[in-house]
Amino acid sequence: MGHSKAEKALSRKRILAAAATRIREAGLDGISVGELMKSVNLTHGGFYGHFESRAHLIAAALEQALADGDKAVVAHLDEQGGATIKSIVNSYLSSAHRDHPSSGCAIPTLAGEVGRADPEVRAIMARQLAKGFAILSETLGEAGEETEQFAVSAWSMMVGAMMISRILVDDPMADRVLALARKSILELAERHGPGKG
Amino acid sequence: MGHSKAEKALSRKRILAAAATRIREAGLDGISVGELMKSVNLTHGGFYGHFESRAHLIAAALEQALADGDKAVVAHLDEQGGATIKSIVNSYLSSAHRDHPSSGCAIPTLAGEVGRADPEVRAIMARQLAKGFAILSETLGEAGEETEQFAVSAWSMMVGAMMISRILVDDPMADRVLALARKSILELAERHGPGKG
DNA sequence: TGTACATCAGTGAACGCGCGTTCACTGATGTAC
DNA sequence: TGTACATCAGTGAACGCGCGTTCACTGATGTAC
Repeated sequence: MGHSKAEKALSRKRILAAAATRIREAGLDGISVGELMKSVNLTHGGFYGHFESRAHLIAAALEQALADGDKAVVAHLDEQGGATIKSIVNSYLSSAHRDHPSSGCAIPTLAGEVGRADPEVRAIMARQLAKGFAILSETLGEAGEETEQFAVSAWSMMVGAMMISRILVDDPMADRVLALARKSILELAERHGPGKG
Repeated sequence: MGHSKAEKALSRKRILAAAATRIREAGLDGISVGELMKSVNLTHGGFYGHFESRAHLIAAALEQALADGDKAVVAHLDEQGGATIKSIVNSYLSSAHRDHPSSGCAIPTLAGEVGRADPEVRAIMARQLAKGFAILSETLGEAGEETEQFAVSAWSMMVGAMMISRILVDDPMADRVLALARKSILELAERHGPGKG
């Protein structure tokens, strides 16, 4: 057993990372303190050295999960040499993203449950939604009502299409939903893009 | 205590109706056998005279909740003398619908959890999604790829915008999300409508 | 370098609780005569 | 119409179980001398 402060901080990180993954694949209610600690090779009792309660963990894990998704998007875009609507939409509305919720965006997976959660928990996701609007707006260029409309609509369609596609998995329609939503978003981008307003 | 067959069937209906309401406001995991039975003035033991298990109830309640939403849409449209894209979108993406999930469409509320559920449960919602596509397609008129694209995109945006708006509740952005999504869907309808393909 | 002590991350038994489920029972109703 | 019996929807005590949480303890590490 290591006992330095650094090691304790590392344990906390491992617990949080596991929790962030787990809530995306099993939901906010799908995580238990015992299972979680076991998954990082610790015993349940130690949990309370790191978090005040299960509810505090959930909030922290949601924040972490959202930050993960954010980082993934930014990394992906940097890799492609800058964000375009097309690159964002293609990577978000991909079958790879659909089939791996545990490493993907937490919003389609958890928005339903978060909508019923405490205001503090809702606020965590609300911040991330605003960030999503901002990313999409900036990518389109000039600010304004047209841009806002596009950002909100595209973001809504991405979240909805991902959820729908995940339910239709096993059906050819699942891929089709993603493809058609991608197409519509690009059409909206064209319509609301610079000089189109 | 009444004991006719008809009265037993009525009890079952009352339990199911309460469950369908409850899962929409609390999620599939947010319902307990004891609470549910108490809410219809029965004791928990009687539950198993009506349902084989909690899991069977959940499936039946989901089906019921989806059917309720469906009935509400159809009734609303009949009342307005037939469905138009505008009437569908305006009633679905309304703040009234957002603020009353327990009597509204079960899809935005439950899609996340259903996406993680057993294939049989997913199939229940998958059927309803197909129905949603069909309603939107028919409303637009002629069948075809354009119409399909519109139906899928509009349905995705409605589901996503509703979920997002429910998280942003308390924020002026919540209403704005609904308004902008309504606008975008009407634009898409125009673009993909009869003679626009 | 070696010994004694303090620290504290992590352990694991124990707790109360609410859950889903079972089952022997109750008592109002419907039926037979 | 009145009595005896069968039916069966609903009751409520009891069950085993897993959960979140507590807490006295352990033992490896860091520090003091």
